[in-house]
Amino acid sequence: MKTTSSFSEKVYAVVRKISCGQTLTYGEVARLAGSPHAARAVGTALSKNFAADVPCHRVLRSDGGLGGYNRGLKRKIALLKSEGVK
DNA sequence: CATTTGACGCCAA
DNA sequence: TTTGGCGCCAAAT
Repeated sequence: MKTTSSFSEKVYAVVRKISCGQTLTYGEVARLAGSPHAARAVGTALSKNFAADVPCHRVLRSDGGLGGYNRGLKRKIALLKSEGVK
């Protein structure tokens, strides 16, 4: 159990629940995290996240864009492609 | 404590 | 349909 109530921790928990090949948008993650209007905060939190436990590469933009990745966009694209997500 | 920045999202023109 | 501007939240400086 975690006693951390930080918003970023909630975001990590949600993203960690994403199944292989499953992709969510920042807005969806924000909503699941408890703040439906904090899409921006989700990106801010993930940008500081370097935990491999959090498949942040499965979080895309509502526009269908990839957004960004703290390991390099190329890495994100490769991972999504490997999981069957285009 | 106040201000700026940032992996976003939606509405208007 | 595409581009621009405004609003949202959290973390960093």
